[in-house]
Order: sequence, then structure tokens, then C-alpha cells
Amino acid sequence: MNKKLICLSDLRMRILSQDIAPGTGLDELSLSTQYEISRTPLREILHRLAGEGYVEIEENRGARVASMDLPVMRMFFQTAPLVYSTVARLAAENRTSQQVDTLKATQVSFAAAARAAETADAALLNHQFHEQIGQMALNPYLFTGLKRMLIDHTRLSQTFFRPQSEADSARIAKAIDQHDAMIAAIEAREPALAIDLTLQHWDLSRDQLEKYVRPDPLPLDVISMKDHRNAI
Amino acid sequence: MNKKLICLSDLRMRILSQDIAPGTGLDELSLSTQYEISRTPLREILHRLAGEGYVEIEENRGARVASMDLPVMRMFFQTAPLVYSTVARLAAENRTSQQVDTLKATQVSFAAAARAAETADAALLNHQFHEQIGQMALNPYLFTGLKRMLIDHTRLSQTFFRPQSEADSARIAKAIDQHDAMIAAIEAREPALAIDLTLQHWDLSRDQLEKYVRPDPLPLDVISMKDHRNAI
DNA sequence: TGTATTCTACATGTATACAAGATGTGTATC
DNA sequence: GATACACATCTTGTATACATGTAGAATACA
Repeated sequence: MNKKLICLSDLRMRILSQDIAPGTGLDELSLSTQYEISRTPLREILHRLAGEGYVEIEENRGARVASMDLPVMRMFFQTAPLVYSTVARLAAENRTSQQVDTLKATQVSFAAAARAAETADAALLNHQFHEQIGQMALNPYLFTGLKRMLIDHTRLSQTFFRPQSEADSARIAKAIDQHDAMIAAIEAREPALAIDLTLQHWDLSRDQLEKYVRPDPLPLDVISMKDHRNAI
Repeated sequence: MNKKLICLSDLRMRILSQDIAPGTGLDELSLSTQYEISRTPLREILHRLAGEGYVEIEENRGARVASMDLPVMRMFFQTAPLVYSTVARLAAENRTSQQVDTLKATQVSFAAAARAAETADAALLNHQFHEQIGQMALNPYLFTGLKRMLIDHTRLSQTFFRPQSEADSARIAKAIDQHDAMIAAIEAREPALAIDLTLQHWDLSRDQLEKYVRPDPLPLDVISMKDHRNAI
């Protein structure tokens, strides 16, 4: 694999995993030295990432990682069920058996990473899973929207695959099962079922996402926290 | 305006108006000399157009104008009502008064061009009209899909604005009226009405589009045609 | 001390020379 | 005569030098 493609996919990955935070400026010179390519191909990569919605480019002022502001987040939660379920429906209608095999392989990797609490890998493989369903839909108009949606979804879902309680682990196990059910529905060419399962899957992650956007407030009673943590 | 932006918007226009046909290869050298810029910025333009869905780039094999193959056309007709109406609904909910003013201005230009049968201008201004509604929706996920949809829609609709009969002229007049009604619904913040009008607007153009995709068969009776045309 | 203006340094934008890959043609061999 | 391989040519990809524009710092003036 050549350096240019490595750079492209690595930047995608770092943005999705929030290793590079939304709004971060991307310096052409340092990135080009970092990936050992010259500025010309790097700039083309940045333009491509801009086209895909990963970064935003401003004339004479460089590239920034796409921000996630409040109005957009509102639209994200409002639009996700529609896009996801419509894509799932089309995937069930149009999938090829080869695509189903690919999806199953991704699911195996995803389940392993998710169960092992390999947070970044799990989130990325989850991303890949849903993107592959998007490819099955064979609908370029919805697919581009879906891909943009998945960028934000994956960035928001970093906490989802980092279990910190029994309940979290249970949610992850449930998500894995839902993926399996979705594969079955798509393979069986059952659009209605695929839609239904997708909406359930969305409901599961939505609560967790909203928690990330609006986390629990810090405890007002600082003394009690001190008691618990430092055991004075 | 600098040469780079001229090149970018001119290529967009030429692709939309089918001045450059789908599938046409785009030679970097000839384009760069044509627009009096060097290959470096031209390549960035091509990458950008690829991101927007106007062209497709293949590694080491250059850029081609995005093709319009049959499976995609199927999806176009299947998806258009959903995307257009959802966007219209969100536009009615989220529009600012400034955006309404811009839309009205575009509509004035569009109506003039359409009535004067300035085909290319009318199609392009129609494109702009619907893209502006997309901007009002404030939904990046649907907006990218809409923009891709409009690329194909505008390319298909070249015949729509080239009236060849009284019926054609009547359709154009009706389309202009529908635009006005849509503006009113959006301005009045009436999402349900905006959806309804948008679906009517779609129905109007759909028949014409299908005619372009599947034109009337050539007359089997060559003799009769000869009689009528050459008046022997 | 605060503000405005200019200058400097750095980042982005462009052109050109060079490298590498792809395609088509010609020749040689079976 | 056909097929395969090699070579030539053309197109795309990359590196680098140079130009242009932006932002920040320093200085001068109020």
C-alpha cells in the first residue's frame, strides 16, 4: 500500500476516533512530513476529505476537521432514523450474496473487538459495518448522506464501546446481537424486518449518544465525592 | 473572480448542461491550458468535483464526467420524492427571511429565462432554486444527497425547458407557478403545504424526465413521415 | 496605556520540472 | 497470420521552488 492511501485512511481513522478533535486546524507542512509525502498529494487528500465531509477547507486559511455544532447535532438526531431505515430497506432489496459475506466478515471482527472492549477498533468496525450496508443499498443519493451521518455518529459513539458498568457491557452485547439480526434480515431479503431492526438499533445507541452530548452533571456535593474517592 | 473559481463553476455548468456528456474523459493538460491555470490547481478542482459527484476519478486513469447508468436512474426516480419533500419540509421550518429573499430573486431570474425559452439558463437557474431550498433545510446529511440528485435531475431536464409544443409551454408556466407557491409555503412556515407542493412539482417534471430517458419510438412507417416532412 | 499601522514570518496557492504508470503500436516468433 | 512481448509515447502522479496572502508582533502615535 502506498503512502498516499495510508495517509488518507489514517486521517479518516484519526478523525473518526477523535484522535484529532473537531475544529482542529490541519497544517499541510507538518502532515506532509509526518506521512512522508510532499504537499501536493497531501493537499489533494485534504480536498478529497473535504468532499467526504471529514474536513472543511477555507480559501487561504487551510483545512480544519469538520466541527460538530449544535444545529447540526439536532439535525443528526432528527434525520438518522429516516436515512438509516431507508438504507436498510434498500440493502435488503438489492444486496448481492457476496456483499452479505463481506458484511458477515466485518461483523465477526466487530464482535471480537467490541467484546474485548477495544474501543477505537470497535467503533471503527461498527462504522465499516454500517457503511457496507449503505453500499448494498445501491443508492448514491442516500449513501453520501449516510456516510456523512456515520462520520458524526462514529465520533459521538466513542463512549459507547468503552464499557464502565455492567449495563454498558449489556448494551454492547445487545448491539452485537442486533447486527446479527440485521444481517439475517438483509440476507433473507426482508425489507420490513430490516427497517424494524434498524430502528431498534438506532434507539439503543441514541440514548448513549445523547448522554455523550449532554453528560450527567457533575455532583453538586463535592464533600461526598471526596469521601468516596479518597476514602478519608 | 479568479481563474480557478471560474474554472470550477464553468465545469459544473458544462456538466449540468450536458455540454460535456456523461462518461467523457477530462484531460488535465487540455483543461489547464483552456482555463489558463496550471495542472496543480486544476487537479484540485477535479478532486473537488469528484467529492461533489460531478466527476469520477480513477487512480492513474484520470477523471470522467459522472455517468448516468440504469441502476442509478432507477434509484433516482425512487428516492427523489422522499428527499425533495423532506428537504422542503425542513426548509419551511428553518428558513431565515434573508434566505427567502434570495430565493425570490432566483425565482425572478428563473421565470424570465424559462419564459424566454433560454433552455440552458432556465435549467441552471432551476437547479439553483432547488439548491437554495436545500440550504434552508440546514441539514448537511440530506443536503449532500439533494445536491447529487440535482446534478442528475438538471442533466436529465435539459429537454424540459426547450418547449416544442403548446403543451410544453404550458408545463413550463405551471412549473413557474409551482415555484411561486413553494416560496409562499416556505415563507409562511407551512411544512405540510411545502411537502405537498413539492410532490406536485416532482410529478410534473417526472413525466417529462421519463420521456427523456425513454423517448417516443421512431415511426415505423417511414413513407408516411416522408410524405409529411418533404411534401412530395 | 491603548490603539492603529506596518513589517515580518509563516501558511497556503501556483507553476514547472521530473518520475512513474498506462496504452497503443510495431516487430519478432511460433 | 496470429499472438505475445517490448518499446515508444502520452497521461497522470509527485516533488520542489516560487508567489501570494494572512496573522501576529513590534513600534509609533494618540
